[in-house]
Amino acid sequence: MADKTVRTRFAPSPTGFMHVGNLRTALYEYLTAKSQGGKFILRIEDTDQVRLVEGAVDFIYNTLKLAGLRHDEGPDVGGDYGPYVQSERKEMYLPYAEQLIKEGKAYRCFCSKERLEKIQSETVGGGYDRHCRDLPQEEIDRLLAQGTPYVIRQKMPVEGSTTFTDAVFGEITVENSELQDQILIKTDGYPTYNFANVIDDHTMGITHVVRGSEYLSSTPKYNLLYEAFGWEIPTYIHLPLIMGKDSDGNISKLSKRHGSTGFYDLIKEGYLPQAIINYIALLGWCPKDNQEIFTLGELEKAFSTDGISKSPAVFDYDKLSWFNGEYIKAMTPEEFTKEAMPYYRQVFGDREMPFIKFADILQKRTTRFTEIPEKLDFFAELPEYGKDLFVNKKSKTNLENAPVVLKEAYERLKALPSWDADSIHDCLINMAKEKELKNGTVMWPVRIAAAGKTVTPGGAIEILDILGRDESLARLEKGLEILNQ
RNA sequence: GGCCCGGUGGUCAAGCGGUUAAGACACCGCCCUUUCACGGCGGUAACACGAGUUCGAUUCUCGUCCGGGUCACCA
Repeated sequence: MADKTVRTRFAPSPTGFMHVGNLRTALYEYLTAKSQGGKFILRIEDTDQVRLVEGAVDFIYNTLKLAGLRHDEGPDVGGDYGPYVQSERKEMYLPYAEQLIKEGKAYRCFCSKERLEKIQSETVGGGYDRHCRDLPQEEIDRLLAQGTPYVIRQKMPVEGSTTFTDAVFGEITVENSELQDQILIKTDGYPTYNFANVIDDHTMGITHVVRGSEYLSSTPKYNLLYEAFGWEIPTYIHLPLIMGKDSDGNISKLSKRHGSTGFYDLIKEGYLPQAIINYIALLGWCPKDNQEIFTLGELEKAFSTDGISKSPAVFDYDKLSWFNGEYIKAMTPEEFTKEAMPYYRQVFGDREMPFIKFADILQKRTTRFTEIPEKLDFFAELPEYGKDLFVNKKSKTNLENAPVVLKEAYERLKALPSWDADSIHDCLINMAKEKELKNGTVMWPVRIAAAGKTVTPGGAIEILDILGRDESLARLEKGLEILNQ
């Protein structure tokens, strides 16, 4: 094949919501281009003026930026194939449609919405009856003179079939009789999605059309349009759908009832953009060597169309969480602290804490940032607790030895000249050794008194260190009090 | 319902005529250990079904079943 720059496009509608399915499509479009040294283009498809949402375009920019998918051309960055917003290209489409009318490949349809609705309700699974397909010219002129509103429809072949090859699904054939005389231009003068799509993709030099497999059965319609104009048909790469599982175990196309399915929803739930990207990259695509953790750059190198799967994939929050945990563990303490700060503020407000020390105890055990507040709450305030927490079989701690051990530990800690992790560690470990106790027998009661709960991030030493001398000793005294009740 | 596509453990998936049918997540067990984690080791678990083709089918063909998609002046 001749050397031709690969060009792909992401063409979202500005609805103010970015579904992970759309994001994955964008990712694969980006990767298809970048893996072959091509260009990734952003085009805004706003032909549906009714559903326009304010600020939705900025939302798209922000999403792509967060995801790291930098586009080479688009409304904000420009390019040689602009404009990149369909509403600004409005004037382009009608001439193409009229050209088709002249060539007898399309026609004006004056049917009212009422009539069409009537046909639809009366015929079983049928569509438009092609009523206006062969109107006499005088009739057309008369209706036009009256100013009757009309749409422009494409004449579909009545016989035969259309076949095309998809890069992942292979050869697909559809009978032409299945195809409707689709509308190209709406009454309001705007093109339909299908029409604008073809015109834009061609005039923007898109070489690879990457989209969800829900377009598989309508692709012949697109191709008939390309053929009507005599344009080269692009390479099609249809992607398997992303599915969700509901509480009853039923599987269907991923939607809001499956939980958070928007990119921003997931971020709000404490997932990192890179982790989301990494996970969805593997939802429907598999690298040759089965690598799991990928940076975007690595994906650009490893991606190839033949690794795309045909069967739908169920979105699994557990696996996403695992990826997120891996990314969290790989962060530097500084990066982690920066990312976790909003969650720290939820617990501590403006209070200053040794935040950097939290990274040490938190990174290994956090899979989502939203888990942080509940993990740290005891630092802010000692919870109410009963003496039963001091009993732990594995640590050989019980109500008899706990008060004795805690008292001894308290005295030794109180006498410590300096309060830092090493000193606390040596103090407690030495005590265990001298008293011939298991480390756990000493650590358990101390940690319980310090935290007031059985499960904590970090052990007794880290907690005492973070709490500081005064607060630590106060909590140990409180623990002795509870034990003596 | 017509048409299109799909069907390997619970989930993501490798496989592309001959394999003890990988790996990851989840789950279970053990080890490590200062609770919980992390980490290490091990385990349970799959080719939807039925016919062909073939010396030999998870792999190829057909049928059945199941699942999904699509049939708009939405994108």
